Amino acid sequence: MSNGINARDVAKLAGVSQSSVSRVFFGGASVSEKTRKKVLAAAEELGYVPNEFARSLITNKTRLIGLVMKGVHNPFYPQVLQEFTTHFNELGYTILFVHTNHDEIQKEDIEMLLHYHVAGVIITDATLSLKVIEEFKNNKIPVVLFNRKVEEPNFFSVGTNNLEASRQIAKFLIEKGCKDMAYISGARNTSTSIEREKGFSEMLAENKVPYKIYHSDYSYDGGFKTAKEIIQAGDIPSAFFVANDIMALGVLDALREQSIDVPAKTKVIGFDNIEMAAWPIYNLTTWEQPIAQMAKETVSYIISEIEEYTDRIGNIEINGELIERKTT
Amino acid sequence: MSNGINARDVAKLAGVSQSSVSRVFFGGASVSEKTRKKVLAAAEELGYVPNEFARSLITNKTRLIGLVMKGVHNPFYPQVLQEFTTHFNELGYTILFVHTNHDEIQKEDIEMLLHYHVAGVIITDATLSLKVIEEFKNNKIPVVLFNRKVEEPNFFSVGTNNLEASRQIAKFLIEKGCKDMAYISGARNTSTSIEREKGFSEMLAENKVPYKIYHSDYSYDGGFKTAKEIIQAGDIPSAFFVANDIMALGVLDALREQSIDVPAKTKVIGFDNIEMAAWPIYNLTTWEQPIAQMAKETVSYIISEIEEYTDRIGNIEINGELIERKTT
DNA sequence: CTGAAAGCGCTTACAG
DNA sequence: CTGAAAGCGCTTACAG
Repeated sequence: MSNGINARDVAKLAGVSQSSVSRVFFGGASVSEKTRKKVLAAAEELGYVPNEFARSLITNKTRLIGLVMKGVHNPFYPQVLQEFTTHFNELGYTILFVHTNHDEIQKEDIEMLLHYHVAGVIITDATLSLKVIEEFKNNKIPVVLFNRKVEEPNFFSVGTNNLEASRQIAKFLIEKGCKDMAYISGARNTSTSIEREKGFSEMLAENKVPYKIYHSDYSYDGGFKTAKEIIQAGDIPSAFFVANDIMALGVLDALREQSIDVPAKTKVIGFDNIEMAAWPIYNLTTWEQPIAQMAKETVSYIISEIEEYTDRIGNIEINGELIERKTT
Repeated sequence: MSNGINARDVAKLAGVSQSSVSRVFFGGASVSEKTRKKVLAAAEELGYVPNEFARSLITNKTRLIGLVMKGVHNPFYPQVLQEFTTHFNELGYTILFVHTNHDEIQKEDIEMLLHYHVAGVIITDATLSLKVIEEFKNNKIPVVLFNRKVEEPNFFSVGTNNLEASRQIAKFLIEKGCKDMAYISGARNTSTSIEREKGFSEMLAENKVPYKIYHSDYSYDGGFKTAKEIIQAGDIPSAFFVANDIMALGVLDALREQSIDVPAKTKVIGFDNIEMAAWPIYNLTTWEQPIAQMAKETVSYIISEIEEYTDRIGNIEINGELIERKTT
């Protein structure tokens, strides 16, 4: 395949052995300049491309990275995907993409990653069943949980410092003079939402500021609906901390629909700093999540574990920062 | 690898030949029920997974599909990705994901797809250089251009019927009583924007309705800026047809900023029907692009060409429909 | 239905 | 630096 031409054909045309062709293309071996030139010329003429499968069969290594993403509605989806693809391509790796709808990845979801002997795996916005973790560990495949973590991790995760971020958000609102607040949560079983709630409510409690918790789902519709219910109940606080931006936009639209002035009557702050947050109609104050930096840490962990598998576990948290706009 | 265990190990434990193990896992061959059971039991015990690389080396086939996407800003990005991933996974194929920034895919961009002998390739929102087309054809790899087409195609493309859609949009606006109109284009070199402009302006010309063309870039900021310039020039038409939804949202926000009432003072219609178009703050009238159906056609072409390569070329266009909301 | 053997296209000791 | 040869883990005629 690939023109049907292989290293032997190139060798014949170049007048060298097949081993020499292999040495030219694999690298690391010493080949005379003369041989190299002959081989390259012959390869060019025939349109030779080394067979990656034969290669992997021998070296027992692949240059494939499994990327498992959950949920199209994650506002970072495109950016995260782009970051990983770009980084890994530069390093000579290719992305095997898997989409899942499960909160906890099941074995079936990633069976193909095992089939293809991926060199590493990144999982975004979902957790892993113990069975799957074992599977990866048995095969010495490094795994990173991206933007998610678990209580007692036996693997490596990369995220942002949600606890500290939401404490600072609370502090910022207190300093703005807000006397009572609401937290609108994301999907309840996610570590991100839980941590943001924790940091926010702790800081508020420390400062004796009353607050209420409302549960929603990280979607625009969820934010809109939750805010509307709050408004209709006549329960409008002096500030909302909404667990992510896309919900915050829903909250803003619900407030606008009811002609409640932001930031005069109530304030809104989101989390993520998605593109839309900067749109003039929204101008949302929010907390920027350092996606690029998070991706970089993820890539460097995977690469170092590919080079030498140490099964290092832990949780890296990158700090983000407050982006102040017009809703506070 | 993969536990380091291979078909020979399974054979030994099961007390059969390695060929029998292979027959059980490859399928299509006849194996006695007794042998099958012994093999399966042994495989389960050892945690055996067939090596996909050895397999591909022999069969000269892979179950890999290359998906090349351009531009994170395509509003369909997540949905398209999800559709393809889901469909192909069900069929036993895995997605090799490539991200590019080039309008015309270059050989370097897809070299890895050739390395991995992908069974098929889908390219969204970009075109192909002749050199790349040749490369795929030489290797008998079916390719689909998704949401893009070229004048004289020598390959297969799937899209929506932009010409007819934009004619109907024009007709709809004429019937609404609009006396002069504006078309705000997307990126100028894209077939989608060119076709939408063509259908729209042809229908308008046929009905002797005056119109102006403004060039933009398919982005929110582009739509916002272009609309603002039009407003400041005092050139407000009775209707805008904006080449995609994300730009149309920018146009709406620019109009809102200048307190120009939609749909009373001017009307706006987009193209795509992205999620945000339905948000209450926008309520954008638009043309729904039948993404799911387009994806289905793409998958079925690829699969049929994998089964039997015929190098069939052509352009499939799926019809969408008008979604009337509050901006017209 | 089953086993022994050839061979897919490579990499990599080994010997020179 | 270079070539001949072994072998990676499979599939697949071939013979029985």
